[in-house]
Amino acid sequence: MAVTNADNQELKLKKNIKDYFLKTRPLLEAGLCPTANLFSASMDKWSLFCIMNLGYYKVLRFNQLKTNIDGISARMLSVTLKKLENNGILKRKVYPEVPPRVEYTLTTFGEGFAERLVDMGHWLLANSEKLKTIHKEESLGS
Amino acid sequence: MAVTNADNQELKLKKNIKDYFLKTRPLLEAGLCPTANLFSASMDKWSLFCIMNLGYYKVLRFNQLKTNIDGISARMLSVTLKKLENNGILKRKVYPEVPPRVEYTLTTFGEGFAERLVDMGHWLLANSEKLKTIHKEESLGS
DNA sequence: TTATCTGGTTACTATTAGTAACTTTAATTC
DNA sequence: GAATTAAAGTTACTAATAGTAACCAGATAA
Repeated sequence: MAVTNADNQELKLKKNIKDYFLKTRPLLEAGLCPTANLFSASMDKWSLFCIMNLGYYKVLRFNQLKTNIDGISARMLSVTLKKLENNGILKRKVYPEVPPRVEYTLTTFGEGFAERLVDMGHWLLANSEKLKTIHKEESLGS
Repeated sequence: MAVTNADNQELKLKKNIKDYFLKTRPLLEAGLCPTANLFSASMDKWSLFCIMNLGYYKVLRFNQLKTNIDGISARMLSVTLKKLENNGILKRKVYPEVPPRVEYTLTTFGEGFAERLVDMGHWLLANSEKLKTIHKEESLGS
């Protein structure tokens, strides 16, 4: 019985998932779920926009982010930035001036994370039938 | 002035993000945000567990998923599975029997997505200072 | 004296996440 | 023949979170 490419892919995925569960199990058993937390804490839409913007512009101030990210409120931006800072994705630098000046940049980890997010975004755009359907509907007009 | 590896990485990230924004802009302008939707619709903790479980076991029934995923309620499982089905990540197969039998499997897209999620999970575990700290705290006991 | 600036916070409402009890339909047990 | 069980969900509810609109601090400029 020939072993196909697809079979190998499946086995690899299975192995990777098993490894992943083995690594995270002690944390899960301790009542923590750090990866899921980091995932879901960093992949809501506001976090994505913050990370992408900082990945592109490198340094942005609070109101620049607010202007760039269409529809975000001051509160949600504030909440999101705090969360990303707590997760080690970005750094916050305060200059003791009046009016205040605060600069946000990605950490090294945040940059690596951004790279992976963008790659994933491209992959999603290229591979999701769902997104392709929306693309097609859009290009036909309404 | 020498161009370092880090510089190249940065330029690559910048270019990738720009490409990504160019690709998604028409959708965003149309009031849709499909990638962010797909991201955030598929990366909350219950979705992650569903995808990981199906990536590992290939075929699971409703109550098997419910048993495997610690703490999930019937409603949240139901809601999550519907969302993942709508996003083309999994397939639902109903057998017209009594009591009912329903089998869930990943689509081809869902499998690819699972592969990327797991890779990302491994990367997070290996690279997040935050997660490493938690690991260390855990191993020291309380 | 009043307006302006930035980077938020506060108090509120709307939406979503989560819980516990219930439903369906047929077969099986008492 | 009445009650129990089974799987895969719903339904009606409460708790938590997302999102909105108004406000604040403290120095400077008009």
